Amino acid sequence: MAREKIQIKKIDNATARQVTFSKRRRGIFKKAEELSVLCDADVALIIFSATGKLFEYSSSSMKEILEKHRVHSKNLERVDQPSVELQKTCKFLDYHMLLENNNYSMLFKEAAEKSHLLRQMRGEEIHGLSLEELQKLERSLEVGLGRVIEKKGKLLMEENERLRQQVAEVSNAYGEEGQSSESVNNICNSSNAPPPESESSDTSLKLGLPYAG
Amino acid sequence: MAREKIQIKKIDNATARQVTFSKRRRGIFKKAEELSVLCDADVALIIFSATGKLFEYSSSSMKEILEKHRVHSKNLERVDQPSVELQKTCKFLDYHMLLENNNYSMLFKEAAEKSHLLRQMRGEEIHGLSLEELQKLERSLEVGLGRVIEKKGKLLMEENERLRQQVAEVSNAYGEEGQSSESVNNICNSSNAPPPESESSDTSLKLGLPYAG
DNA sequence: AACTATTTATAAGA
DNA sequence: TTCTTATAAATAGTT
Repeated sequence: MAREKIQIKKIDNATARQVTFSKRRRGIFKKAEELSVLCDADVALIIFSATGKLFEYSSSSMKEILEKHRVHSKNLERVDQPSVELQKTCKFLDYHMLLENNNYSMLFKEAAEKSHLLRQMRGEEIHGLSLEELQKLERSLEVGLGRVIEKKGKLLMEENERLRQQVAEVSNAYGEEGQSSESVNNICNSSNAPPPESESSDTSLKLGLPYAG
Repeated sequence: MAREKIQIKKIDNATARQVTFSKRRRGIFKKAEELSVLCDADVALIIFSATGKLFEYSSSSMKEILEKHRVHSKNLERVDQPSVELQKTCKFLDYHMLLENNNYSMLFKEAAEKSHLLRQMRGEEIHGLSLEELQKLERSLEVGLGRVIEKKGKLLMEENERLRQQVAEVSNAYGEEGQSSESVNNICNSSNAPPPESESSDTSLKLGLPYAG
């Protein structure tokens, strides 16, 4: 918005991109602050630069805003990245927040909403959904399905590996020297188990209707 | 930034405040989008209006951005206060014990279990599952996905139908007698909307890995 | 929802 | 980086 009009697409020149990032970051932070003050709104703005650096603004407590957001949009559940234990702790803490607000009805609503979401994922309560909501649901199901299939693949691979070793052991136990144990290994290496990663990435493809967007 | 300069303080008039909120909300959303595109940044913007309504923008997955933010914040927190998390957990556990004998705990357990199931359907908590359990989950996901896709197809068909009628009406309104409305119908019947049922039954195929059973 | 007079944001250059 | 400045964009008040 200055000397020349620019196209809104990624700025090629890295230096120029960094400069623009700084300027516009300040600009949007100011806008966020103004919006919150003028209109008495609660605003949280989180920006990760291309290099992973975090910048954030919040009109009040970031933590509280994010918690409110989480409660509002149950559709977006947390991703687990850290250990299972840490995740469990966080889950507890999340519920703790709910309980600390001492609001029975909120917990009740949460449980009801979760049931509703579960039924939606089973395709059972999707009557009133918009096209966009259906798309999201579909995508979510595809992702979940892909992960499950991938996991199944890994499990089978592991099981196969165990069986192979058993076969090899049994064969060796019967004393058929070099020849038979080798053939066992050959069979394993040649006929089994395509790489699970590449396959699993194929699993979430092409599940939509042809006229879908 | 217009007819007059304004002071950045809460707008008294409720109507004016609401109007400004709408305008500036659109403005800042646009800014957020532009920043993310121009500078390859990841942006999340959460706005609660004074009336508690939620508006949000995120350049990619809101869930992922918030998770990334959580991890970032946690790292910062750790430096300052290593044992805060543990304290919170203990506090929660005490609290939970107190609640064990009333309805809260039942609701809590129900909500927690539902959350667990939801995450499983998203493929996020499937670590300890047996092959058989994974199969069940996969089947459930396929069924749900099939239903969602079928519903989407129906929705699109209906929308198509509405649009066709609109086109026909508009064409008629312009007085091009038999010919034009017929051509509209022809276009619709020939080029649109393959039967949704047959498509949807196609969708649950081909989801397994080659080595899956 | 539009319109516009102004203010603001900012792209390019220094 | 920071400042400058011409110009694009946003928007406050009006219709």
